Amino acid sequence: MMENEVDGLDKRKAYILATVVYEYIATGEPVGSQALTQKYNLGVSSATVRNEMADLEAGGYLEQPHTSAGRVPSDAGYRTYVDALMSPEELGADERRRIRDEMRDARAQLDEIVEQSSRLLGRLAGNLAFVTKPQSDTQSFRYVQLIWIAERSGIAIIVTSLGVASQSLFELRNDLSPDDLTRLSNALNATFAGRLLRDCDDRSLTALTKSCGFGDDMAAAVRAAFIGARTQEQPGISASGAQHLLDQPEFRDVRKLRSILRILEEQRTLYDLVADAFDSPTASVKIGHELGSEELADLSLVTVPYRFGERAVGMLSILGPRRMPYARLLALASGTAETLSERLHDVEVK
Amino acid sequence: MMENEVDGLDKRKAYILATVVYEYIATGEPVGSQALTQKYNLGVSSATVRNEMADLEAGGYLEQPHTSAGRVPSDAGYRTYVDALMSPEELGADERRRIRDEMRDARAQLDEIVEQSSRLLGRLAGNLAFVTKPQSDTQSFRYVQLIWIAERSGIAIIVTSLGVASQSLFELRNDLSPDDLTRLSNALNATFAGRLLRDCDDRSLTALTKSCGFGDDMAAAVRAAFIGARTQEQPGISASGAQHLLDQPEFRDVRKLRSILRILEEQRTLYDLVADAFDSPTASVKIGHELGSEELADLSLVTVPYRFGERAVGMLSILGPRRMPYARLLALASGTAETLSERLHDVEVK
DNA sequence: TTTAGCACTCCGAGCAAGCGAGTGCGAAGC
DNA sequence: GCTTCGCACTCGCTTGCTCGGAGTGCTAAA
Repeated sequence: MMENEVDGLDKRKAYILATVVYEYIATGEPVGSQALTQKYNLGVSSATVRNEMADLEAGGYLEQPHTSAGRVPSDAGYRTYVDALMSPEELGADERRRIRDEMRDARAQLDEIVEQSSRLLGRLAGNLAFVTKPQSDTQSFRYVQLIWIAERSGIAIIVTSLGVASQSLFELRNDLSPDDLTRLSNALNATFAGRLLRDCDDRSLTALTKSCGFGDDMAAAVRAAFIGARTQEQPGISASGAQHLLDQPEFRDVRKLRSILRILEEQRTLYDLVADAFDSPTASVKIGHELGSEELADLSLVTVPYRFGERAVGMLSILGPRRMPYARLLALASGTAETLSERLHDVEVK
Repeated sequence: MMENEVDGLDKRKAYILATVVYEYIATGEPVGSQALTQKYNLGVSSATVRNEMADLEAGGYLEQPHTSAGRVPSDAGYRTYVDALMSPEELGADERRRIRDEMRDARAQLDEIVEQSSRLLGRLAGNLAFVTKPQSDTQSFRYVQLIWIAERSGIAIIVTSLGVASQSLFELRNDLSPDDLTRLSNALNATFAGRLLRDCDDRSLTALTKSCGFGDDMAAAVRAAFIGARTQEQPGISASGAQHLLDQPEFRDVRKLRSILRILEEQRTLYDLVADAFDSPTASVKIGHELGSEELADLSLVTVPYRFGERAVGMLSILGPRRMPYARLLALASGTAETLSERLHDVEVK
């Protein structure tokens, strides 16, 4: 848990910082030097701890709510703790099994599986959890079926690797037969099946449609269908566990709660929070002001990607008070992500 | 606003009750006899009002939080107010227009329209609003397309009148050709198109499939596809506006809030709240204990159906403190329901 | 450099007093 | 006979106060 020098802190300072953060996470009370020496065997007296704490405060790792109160970690303090001081946690075998069992309850439908994982994670983590649905443009195209409704109208149905059927109605200028549509469907399937949805670009779609002898209107309909499948520009988000936030003493203040509820409903904002974590292949933690909003300044966010095959397609996140058990939540999120990734194969259209 | 006798109350008692409820809804403070006579021109003195209030309390219409506090309406008081005393409200032309305009922002996709209407209603009503998605079994069946994937597997896609495509994968015991599937699709469409989904019963589906020369496995796949479309046994619910509840003084107490957030996440409970309103063709109001749960005892629920064609297919609801402006919220819910009903035609598969 | 001792600060719980709003009731008034 | 006035009483809420506890920082000694 400790090297000789961490982030410019000597061994003892680092240990004291770790202990303060640990204790504060556990109790939620500002931690004072005496309490610390009594509860943990630090090998030095409270006066020494006091001096060290004063240094840590000067270095920006700790803060004092007011004179004559104990110390509380600052963003930087948490950051150092998360990056260098805490001991990572692993889930036990029985916990893994429990997660797997509960995930099995969901039917093999994409939405249900995602929702189930957000519910599960929210409950296990005792915090607000949310899960982005798989990004549609990272999915691959499986089938399109153009269905004849009337001489000049039809429905296009697109099936992707995760079975998400998107549908769009279209109207044409010229009469067509059901056979025409079948022919075009087959041609599209032959050419594009297996490609990533984002690689089914407008130009190739148009070219293929025309080469089958259809006009601009049909080409536009085909493009629209693919755009509809691809352009759910920001994936849906399933959130769960907001009620747990009420248990946290930091939410006595109702205004904070309101910010959170508002954000929950604006999926846009919620999505922005995790959006940049998309680029990182591993877990990421954002602490306090790192979330980029004063409203969220005393919250932290743990984000873990889940995969479909090799590709990261979505994110599981936990939003909670800065004072959250980071190691534990990272373990829970990773465990859930893993199980979610596995279950995605149950809905895969092969 | 007033007959001579209302619910066993003489004219003056009824008027005083109405005024108390009105004032309490406006201020949230227990209302006393003096305050009432000062603010409203009752034509009698506070002492008389006091006597009347004592009677109303004895009759169960009012309650006293404690001696030396003003009166507060009881469930029965609100009930009488809603049923007989309040003057119904209508939306102004400009408000209607605003609602219509905002609903236009949503794309012509069922889910988006429903979500938009819950967002809109939540914002306008300043309370938690939720909207059930159209019950699938009241929708009519439009098209089924069985898509060939491999010799022994395929996808069945069902399109209903509101365009909700449900899809299900199937596996068969015997090889089939794409043409076989098209033939069966056409047969199913010819027979069932236009029927209510709930009238596409297992027996007729099986019979038709077999009469086309397919085996038990194919019949089972067809049944499963229709069941999947029909059996979303409890429709999804889109909720919005929880943060407004925080503005209400009655939610200072955090426990109440927790109950609500919990209920919000358990769609089951939320659905149960409006389920019996489904039978009523008009607006319904549930007050306090009428919601059937101690947790919700100081809330009220306004529910209004929306239609697709002639048929009521879903509900818009507003959940808020018992102390809610009933007439206004009923008007808002009705107005939104109307606009939602109109917009449903934009997604209709004709 | 660490520790012991000490004066000082500040928060928050607990208590008492005073205020204000409201009630109920008996007696007087229309 | 209903309505009103006057009055004593109740009760919760706010304000101000005290006091204890926890914690700090500083100084001097080990």
